[in-house]
Amino acid sequence: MKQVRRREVIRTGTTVEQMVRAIADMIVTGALLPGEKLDEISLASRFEVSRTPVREALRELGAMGLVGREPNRSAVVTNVTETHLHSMFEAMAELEGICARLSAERMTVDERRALELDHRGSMRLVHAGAEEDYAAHNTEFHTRLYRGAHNDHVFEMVTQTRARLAPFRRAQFRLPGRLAKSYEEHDRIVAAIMRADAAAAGQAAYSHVEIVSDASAVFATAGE
Amino acid sequence: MKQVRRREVIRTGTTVEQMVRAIADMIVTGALLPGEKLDEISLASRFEVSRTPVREALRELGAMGLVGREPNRSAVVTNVTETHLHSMFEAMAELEGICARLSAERMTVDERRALELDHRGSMRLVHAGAEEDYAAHNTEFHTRLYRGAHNDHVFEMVTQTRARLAPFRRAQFRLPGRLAKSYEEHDRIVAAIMRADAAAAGQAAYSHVEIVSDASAVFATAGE
DNA sequence: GGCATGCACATTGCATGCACTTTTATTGTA
DNA sequence: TACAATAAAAGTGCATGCAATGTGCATGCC
Repeated sequence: MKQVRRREVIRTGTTVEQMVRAIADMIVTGALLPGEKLDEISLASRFEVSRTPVREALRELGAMGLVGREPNRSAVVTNVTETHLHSMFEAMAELEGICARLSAERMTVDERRALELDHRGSMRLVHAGAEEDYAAHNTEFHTRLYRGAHNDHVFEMVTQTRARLAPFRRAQFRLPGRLAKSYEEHDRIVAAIMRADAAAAGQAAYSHVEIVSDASAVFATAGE
Repeated sequence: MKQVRRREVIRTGTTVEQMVRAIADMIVTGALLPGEKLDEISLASRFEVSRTPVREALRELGAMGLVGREPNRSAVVTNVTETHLHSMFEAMAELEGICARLSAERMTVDERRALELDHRGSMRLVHAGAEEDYAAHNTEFHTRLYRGAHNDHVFEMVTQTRARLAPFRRAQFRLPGRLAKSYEEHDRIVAAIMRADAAAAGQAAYSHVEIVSDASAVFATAGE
């Protein structure tokens, strides 16, 4: 096959970029589980490309921390130790705290309004017990905080950390009562941001993540 | 040439790992300047390998943020905008603050002792005006703080951020009086850590970086 | 039966080659 | 001379192939 196929249904960017997105997505959504082996040949045939772009994608995923690589062995979906997992949650709490604190100081009027509106709208989902929808709202909510900090590098770090944690916090909203609790916590964060109380916002965001961390820990170890 | 050479004087790891280290080092030490183009062919012949490992190395450096890449163009040593540079310094200050705060809480007795000893030893370098040696000590000092936090993920983030900032803070200790000021600031951090005053340690470390940031900004823009 | 040894197979690491894209040099035209 | 069109050169993107490293199973020895 001498390079016939070329650009099928696929969307945008080079082959490698597409693969990085696709594989990262599979890891983050749980289609690929921590510990799973990713051999180049299977991936190559699965995506209908040669091993070269696969290798580059895996290298990038390795740098992102989503897969582990060592010489002459297959890449493996990262399976962090419990202490490392804890360190990531702790770091996440710190980062969220920073974002909330900076958001309280720096968000534009529009950003504040959008945050509050979106937050209020989510109450409906809590009452309906719409776990899926609330999870989507939750992602959006936090992304607003990250952007609101108006710091590109912090945004990068927090986004990457979130991606790496995603596989371990999937079932988070299935815990009974978690939805309502999450809403309350969001509420404290939003209130603090609206009154530009940086310290309170940071504190509220920090403990929000701490709590999520506890809830997820159950699943992390149970999943083994 | 059918794969004859193989493993010369070079040290350890796969070809790609060696190249990543080598190129990262050149960027961080300033042998390669921000904005400089890195074409695969030149690098390949320079390191006496084929383009394949070069490409993988560049991809990894791209993920680390040390080089920029876009499809069908050469990799470029990252040249951050002034606002992005500012965001990195700000993030660095936050991270250093976190590390110092956690260090104050978590450092072992040995770590505290080593930190203080090393710090006191550096006074000699200040008096001698030994910029090079003080710079080395400074790196060591900060690394101790990062480790002392006992959080792997924070360590990763702060290490990576420092690497990305390195090209822009090179000449930092050449500014008159900077050595003595740096020592004073370190002193405040160490003192707070020794008395386990987390808040003070965090605060001291935060403003230490802030100040370094101002000093470097001059060079960042002057280098254009 | 348990354990070391060796061989076939699976899989990664890197080199090479061709297609495609971007950049630079060149030529023709107003 | 200025500028557009176009050809040549340079460089990236990916496929393919071979060497080298690892892995699992069979075989033989204790």
